[in-house]
Formats: sequence, structure tokens, C-alpha cells
Amino acid sequence: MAVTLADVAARAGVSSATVSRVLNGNYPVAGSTRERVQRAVAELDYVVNGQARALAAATSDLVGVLVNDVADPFFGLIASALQAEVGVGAAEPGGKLTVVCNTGGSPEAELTYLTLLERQRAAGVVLTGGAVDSPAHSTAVLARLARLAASGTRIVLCGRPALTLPGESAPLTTLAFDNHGGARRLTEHLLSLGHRRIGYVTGPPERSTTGHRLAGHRAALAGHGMGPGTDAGADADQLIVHGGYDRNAGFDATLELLRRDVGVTAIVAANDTVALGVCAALRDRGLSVPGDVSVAGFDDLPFSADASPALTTVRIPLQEAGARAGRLVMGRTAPPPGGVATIATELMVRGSTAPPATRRS
Amino acid sequence: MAVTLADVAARAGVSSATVSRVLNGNYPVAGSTRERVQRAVAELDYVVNGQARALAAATSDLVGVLVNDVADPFFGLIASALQAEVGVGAAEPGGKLTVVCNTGGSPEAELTYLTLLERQRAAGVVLTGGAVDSPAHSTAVLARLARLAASGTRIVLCGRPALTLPGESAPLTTLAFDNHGGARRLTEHLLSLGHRRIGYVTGPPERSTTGHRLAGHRAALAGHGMGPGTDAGADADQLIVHGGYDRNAGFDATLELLRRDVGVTAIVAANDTVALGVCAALRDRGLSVPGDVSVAGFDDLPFSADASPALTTVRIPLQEAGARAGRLVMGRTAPPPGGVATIATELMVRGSTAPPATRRS
DNA sequence: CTGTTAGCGCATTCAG
DNA sequence: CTGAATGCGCTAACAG
Repeated sequence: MAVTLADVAARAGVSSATVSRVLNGNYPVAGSTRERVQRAVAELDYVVNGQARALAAATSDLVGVLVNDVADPFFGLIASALQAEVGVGAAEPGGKLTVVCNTGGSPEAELTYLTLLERQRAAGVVLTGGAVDSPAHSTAVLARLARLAASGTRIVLCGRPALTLPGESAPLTTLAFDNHGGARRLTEHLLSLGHRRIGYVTGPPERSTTGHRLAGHRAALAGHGMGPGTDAGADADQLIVHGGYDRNAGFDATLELLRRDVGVTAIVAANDTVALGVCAALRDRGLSVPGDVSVAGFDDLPFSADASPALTTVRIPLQEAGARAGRLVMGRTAPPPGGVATIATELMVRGSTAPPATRRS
Repeated sequence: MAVTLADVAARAGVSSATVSRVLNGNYPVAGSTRERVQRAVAELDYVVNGQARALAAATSDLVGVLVNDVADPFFGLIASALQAEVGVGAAEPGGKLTVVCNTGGSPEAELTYLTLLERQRAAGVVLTGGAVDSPAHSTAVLARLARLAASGTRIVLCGRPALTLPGESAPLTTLAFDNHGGARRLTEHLLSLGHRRIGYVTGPPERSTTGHRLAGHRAALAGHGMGPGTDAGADADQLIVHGGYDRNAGFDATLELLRRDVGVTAIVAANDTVALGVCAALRDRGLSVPGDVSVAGFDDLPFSADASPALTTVRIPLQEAGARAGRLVMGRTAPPPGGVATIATELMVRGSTAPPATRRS
């Protein structure tokens, strides 16, 4: 079958131990023998067996990254930057392979993939995207992570709320996105434009990201005396529609919002993808953006700047975060003090938001 | 350290071979012992060591997929569909982990990753996207693929020209995209609208996809008596600008096209991403789409339908192709007869193309 | 049906 | 500096 260390050793007239040594360059080897071995390696087109090496050395060449779906640019950008940092190109040798796992947002899939990665004794695991806010699931995930951590696997959370392993004092290394602050500033922007009836199309209710963004939105409203319990906040629930994170969710939610006839002059979407759906629905109903209704998204995905009108949104530096997560999981950079770093988000004001039309009729 | 097969065996009071058997379920085991073993496994939270298993059984749980960049939706969609088919969710057990490798279009990176995957004795490898048209590189890739194939790794090409291993009669399993036909129909569409001066912003000249699409474009022109050597084709080169596959390339190329002042009434872009850049540049110059200039893309990425005007483009069923590639690399479906299947592309006429403005001044 | 015995291919002691 | 010996954790014959 494939050529092995022993074959190379025979060819070079040395012991397999010596071949191993020149391959790994960890031990002193005479220049002449080294050369002889390297020639044999080249002549035989020898390629080490990673599995055998991993077994013997108790190491791994794999880094896992759990995403909802790589096809979603939000995750694609993170995964891409991460892979670039973890993979071969990354200056230093010892590049690792990136295993991308699409969980589709399913808690079971998440657990299954964590087990699979444990099976492979992955060198590191990065969990991205909002967590599913369920005690049962959190416990299960935490248990898996604890075992991974115990076996030496580096763990990094990216875009997830910090998590602390049972028995630990500091939380796991975490890059948290400032969803709350970004959402707050976004809604404040709309308020400052003069909007008072702001619709909100949220993401899946069970995801932590949804909760944080919604909380930021509410904080902004409360800051302007429009909190619950106030006159202005009386029918706040009517202004909120729950949906998914895809375009259709935005489309449908918008139709629902219009059906409720609550007089929205602006709509904030769970993310940019949803925002596109919102815009499409508005156009479909003959409403112009931002003439009749302002629209805002979240994430600042690449297509947002090219939409027309260009989307007002909140920028998350996904590539930077992904790259940093990659460096962290490779142990090439030190974890932030206290374990968790909050990644700042930035309000991007573009053409899709404007002052509300002056009251008429 | 971690709990091993032997630990489980001791705990269950059986031999490690028996534990292995119930784990793999390949051999008959008495119900009672099976149960005892399973209990021990659960109590000890045992997780098999994939590397040891792979070494002993000469199998692998990894499938590699080479892409230019997962962050590019073109590749993200393929990778996502592929992963879904290869991974855990996929009905049958034995789901494998997907290793995503961003080559960034670099031939060296491509070779390096192929070697890394060989090292891991990957069960399969999928190469996506256009190939780099260089004899030297093709030879090198072919050599790597030959060795992979020889060691039992399944190989699938997706969106790449078919390739035949030296000494083989049939080409490797390939899902080729009908770039030529799609491009031809797209240009014919523009011609039928009345356009005669059609600019073309191509992709990187060394990529096979670029060549095929450009050839389709030229075929359409030739079919309308506008081939090279004809009057209409006299300055054909002036209508073509080479660029990259990103948005900026489209932007810059369009400015160049306008600078040449060759009177284009329509511009065909290398792909949808480039087309967005083209639109942006036109708008930047005060030209309307499609009023002043029609624009068309290629690929039909998700954002294309949401651009405004919505982009006329050529649809490639990327997810279907990715899923099929996944099934092929898993050996769950038979290769197409002759090894290569050509995936049909479909012209999607939308708002960004219209008849040229009537001649004026 | 189940235990015993060998390796899988490599890294790593321990001698020399 | 180099070779011989041992074991990583598991599967796969081979006997019972």
C-alpha cells in the first residue's frame, strides 16, 4: 500500500527512528544522514500518516468550528478568516485543518459534532453564533466542553455569551459581540431622526443574540421615555414580530406588521438578511424605503452597502473576530484578561433610514 | 488521561475486543453482554479515539473540500450543501467531518492542502471552482490526485473541468457547470434586446471558468455576425476588460470601460459580485441601470434577486451541485456515466437588462 | 458468541 | 549522534 516510515528508513539505510527525527526536526541528526533521509523521502514520495503520528504523539491536526450554516455570510466570514489563520498559509508552520460543522441551529447537531470532534481529539474547537438559551442544552454543552477542555482541547467562543465551566473561576475564552450596545445605538439613531413608531422584526426567540439585540432596542426606547408602562410603550408588543434569520422571515413579518396597521414609520430587522426581506415586502406593498418607511439591519454583511438604498446597519467586525478566534484557538495569542473580550459594534448610517414623512391626512 | 477501550472492558468484565464489537455492531454479541458494555460505556462517558480506530481499521472520518474562499457565497453555498450531505444529519450513520480548505485561488495552497489531506488519509476530497489553467499546476495536481486515488480516497470535481488521471481511460468523477452555454444565452439575450456594443468584464485570465464564459460570450457574438474579423467585431478587444472576481474589480473595470468611450449599452460581468461593482460604478458616474446601461451577472447568488434593479444573471444550482458532490464523495450515489455530468445553467432575466436607449444627439 | 494475539505507523524512551 | 525496543488505542483475524 502506501509507503511507510520503515520503507524510507530501509531506502536510506537508517533506522525508522532516525527518519522520524529528521522529519520532525526535534532531535540532532548528522547533516549527511539527514540529507540521505530527505532524498529517500523525496524519491519515495513519502507522506506521513497523520493518524499514526497523532496516536503516537497524542496530538491533533484538526480544529473544529461550529457554525449555523457556512452559506450564511455571517458565518462564512468568520469561518473564512478563522481558517486562514489556522491553516497552512499562516506564516508559522504547523498549520491545522479546519473542520466546519453546520449545526443548522440544532442543539442536537451541536452536541453530536462536539462528540465527533472529541473523538478526533481536536486540538481546538470554536463555537460561533448565538447560543440556544435553554438550561438543558447549556448543561449538555457545558458537559461536552468540560471534557474537551480536560483533554487539552482549546475552546473559544466567538459571538456567543461567555460560559464558565463548572468548578472554574474564569469563563472560557470568549469573543462576545456587543449586540446590546449596537442595537441600542441603532434605535437611538431612528429616534433621533424623529421616528416614534418603530417596528421590530426579531430573530428566533430561543437564540441569545435575539434577546440581546431586542434588549438594546428596548433600552433605547426606555431612554426616550417610551418604555413599557408609558403611554408610548403601551402597545409595544404590537410592534414586535418574531421570525427566523432568513429573508423570508423578514418578508412575512413585515406583511404581518402592516396588517396590524400600527403606523410604523421604521422597521428594525434582526439582521441584514432579514432586512432585505423587509425591504422587499415594503416594495411589494408599494411603500418606498426610506420615503415611507425606514429600514435598518444588523451585521453589515457585504451586500448591505450595495443594496439600494444602502442599508443602515450595525457593523460587527466578523473577519477580525474570526481571525482572532483562530489565533486564540491556536494558542498564538493570549486570551483577553478575564477570559472575555467584548467586540465593539459600530452604527453604519446609510440611505435606508431617514426622517419620517411629515404627518398627513 | 482519557478513558480507553480497556477501561470499559475492565469495567464491564469483558475483553476489549468485545467492547469494540458492540461499539461497531459488526459482529454478533449476546444481548446481556452488549447491555453490560453499553452501561459501562455510559458510566465512563467513553468516547472512541478516532485516530486509533482509523489507524487500526485503515479508514478515515474526514472529507476535504477545497474552495477559493468559503466567505464567497458561491463557495459557501457549495460547501454548506456538501457538508450537510456528508455530515451527521445525513440520514445514514457514518457521517464524516468536512474539512474546508481556503486556497485563495493559490495553486501552491491547493497542493499543500491536498498533501495535508493525504496525510490524514481523507476518505474523500472535493475540488471546487475553476481550475488554474497552467500545465505545470495541472500536472502537479494530477500527481497528487493520482496518489490520493491510489490510496482509496474518493475524488470529485465540482465546477471544474474534467480531469483524467494518467493511465486511466475515464475521467475523474466530475460535476461540470455549463458556463459556456450560460454565457452564450446571456449574451444572446442582450443581443435580442437590441444591444450591439456589449462590454465584458472578465475574471482572472488564468482561471478556466473565465475562459469558458468568455468563449460562450464570443460564440453568441459570432452567431450574430459579430465575430472577430467582421466589422462589428473589429474592436472587440476594446470591449473586454480583465479583472478579479470581486466587487472592486467590477467597479474599476467599468470605469476603464467608460474611459475608453466605446459606447457600450450593456455590460456583462464575470459573476454577480463583479456585477454589483459594475452597477455601483455606473451609478457613481450618473448612469442608470438599465436606463443607460444594462448589466448582467453570473451565478445567481442569493443577493442578486434583491439588488435593485434585480440582476439579470445565469443561475447555477450550486446547492444541488454541492449536495450531489457530497453524495458522490461519500459513495452514496453512482457517478454519472462516463464520469462527468454537466450541470445545466439557466438564464434569469430580471430588471437590470432592458433594450438600449434609442440613439440620440 | 467471546477471549487472545497481532499489528496499524509512528514517536519516543533507553542504550550505545 | 543513532539503533533497538516499547506502546499510543483500537480493529481484525484466529482460536476456542
